[in-house]
Amino acid sequence: MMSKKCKYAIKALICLSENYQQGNMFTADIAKKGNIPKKFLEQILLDLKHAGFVGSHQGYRGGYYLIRAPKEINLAEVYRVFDGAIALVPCVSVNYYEKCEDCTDEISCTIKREFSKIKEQSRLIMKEINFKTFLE
Amino acid sequence: MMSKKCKYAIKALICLSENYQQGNMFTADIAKKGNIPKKFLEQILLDLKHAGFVGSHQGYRGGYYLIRAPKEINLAEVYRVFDGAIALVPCVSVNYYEKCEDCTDEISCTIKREFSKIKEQSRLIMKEINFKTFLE
DNA sequence: ATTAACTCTATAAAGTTTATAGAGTTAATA
DNA sequence: TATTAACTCTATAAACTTTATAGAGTTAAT
Repeated sequence: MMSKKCKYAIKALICLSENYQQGNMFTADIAKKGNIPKKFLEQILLDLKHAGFVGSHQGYRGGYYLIRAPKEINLAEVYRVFDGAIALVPCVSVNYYEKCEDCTDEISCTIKREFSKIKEQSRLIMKEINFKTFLE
Repeated sequence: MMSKKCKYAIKALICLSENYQQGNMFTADIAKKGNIPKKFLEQILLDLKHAGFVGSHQGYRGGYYLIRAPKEINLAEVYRVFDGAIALVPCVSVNYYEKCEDCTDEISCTIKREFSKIKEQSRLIMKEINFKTFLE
């Protein structure tokens, strides 16, 4: 399962995609539209900013706006920011590789072999889905 | 990411698959071979028993054995026992359906639509992987 | 100067995962 | 039939993660 945080982030990005190149949006409005706790959303939008998906204007009538075109943002990269690896086991992750604690021989591990296939499939399909997709 | 519990279960099932139709195995031996905390493994094997994957003999020289043929046990069903839904959002799960708390209109939800595709792909690939696969 | 927005860090509350403990039951066998 | 070595079951501890809230600060328009 995906975390709520990640789902909220996706919803926020959909909002901002709908408003792409039409100025900024207030956190309060995104929160209301997406049914997301406002203070929690603030953190999430900040994360999205630090990850380079959105920009912000501060001060009176400030707000958030999408930097990249909706079509150029895919689900895989958003997922990784909030929920980390797409892989089901750390040893097959490219971006978040870690040796499994219980592993004694990674080379001959058939779990690694099979879960590597799963990861590759998941990665491909999540990469195909972009934020223009969500608007259609 | 998959839980350790689920990974331990898979490792235990691989052990038992290797020993299929050759009598039972002791928890202690599976624990040693798989590098799994023994007491934790006891719980897991019990879960596998209740789920119908393994059987047990009690008492002196008792132990666990695989009931179904390795080829007839697929990854999707094992995953569901320990980590629940394969789906990334509850609203697209067949076996663990739940309405998303933040959802206002499930019919027109494009997140639901896209994540339904992801789930279907994941389900298919995890269903294809069985425990004979792991032995090869 | 005021207002209304974003920024940042801390922390509380709840939930989940991982693991351990221990008392019980069962059945082989000496 | 006493002993032993295995599984059975429930409780709970410890660690970690997720979800959410709080509040003080900064910024910029008016």
